[in-house]
Amino acid sequence: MTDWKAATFNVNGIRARLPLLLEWLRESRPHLVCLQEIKCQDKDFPEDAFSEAGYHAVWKGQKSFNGVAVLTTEPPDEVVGDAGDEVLDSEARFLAVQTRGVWVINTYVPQGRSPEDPAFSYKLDFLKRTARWIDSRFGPDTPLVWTGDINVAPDPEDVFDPKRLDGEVGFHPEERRLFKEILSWGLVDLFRHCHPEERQFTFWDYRLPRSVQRNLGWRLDHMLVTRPLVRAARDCFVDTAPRKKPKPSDHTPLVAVFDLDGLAG
DNA sequence: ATGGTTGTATAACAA
Repeated sequence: MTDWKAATFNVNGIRARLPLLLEWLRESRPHLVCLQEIKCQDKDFPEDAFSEAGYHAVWKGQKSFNGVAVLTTEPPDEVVGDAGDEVLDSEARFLAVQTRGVWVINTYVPQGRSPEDPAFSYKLDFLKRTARWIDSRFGPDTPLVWTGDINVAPDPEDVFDPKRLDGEVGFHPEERRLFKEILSWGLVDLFRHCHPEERQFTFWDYRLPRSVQRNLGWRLDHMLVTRPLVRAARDCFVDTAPRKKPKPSDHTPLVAVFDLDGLAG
């Protein structure tokens, strides 16, 4: 039995979140963590803090906004920081690694601002091009997880008020349709697969008063996995504890545990 | 009401 614990966490600023993140790593000890919104330039990434905590890190940052990183307990076998796509590489939102025979694609998908804004087309394009990037290199039988802040709540049970939020970015019919079209290639929404009925969010807006206590959230962070990893999955759950601590991110980690024995390498 | 808070940055912008 070879357990492999993988997580995704939009930290909303790696420097502001460092104490909370290090505490969470000590307590949860995931083998891999995909981070989004590190919000720092490459030279400012706190690599030493992670190596002291027992993690190898790869990262892609930019000034002020966006930025992604992957922490692993052992160095990844391959790292792809440049997707070779003008949209995927236009901002620091895409970083892929291969480790333990699994390809991990970590994305911070653009939020979209509003359905009329060019940023929304950019979001849809980003989703399509990530799917195309995956399709051009891998098949549905490749052990693969597309994870990160995908910024789409796929179904009504994935937002706190589906009637009120219908048509807003993150819960717009066009992106929900695209999300499902992308899954039809051969990806499974692992949290929903493991918990078909559970109403569980991964993001609660800072701007809504007492949003955590009132559970005014969205399920925007995902693990989209191919068949081999569906079979290998033991569980997928949201760890809400970090969102309830002082100085939290507006997101909280999504965690998956796999048994990699017997996985086709 | 088109609000609210937070991070990066040090004035706004993005979410």
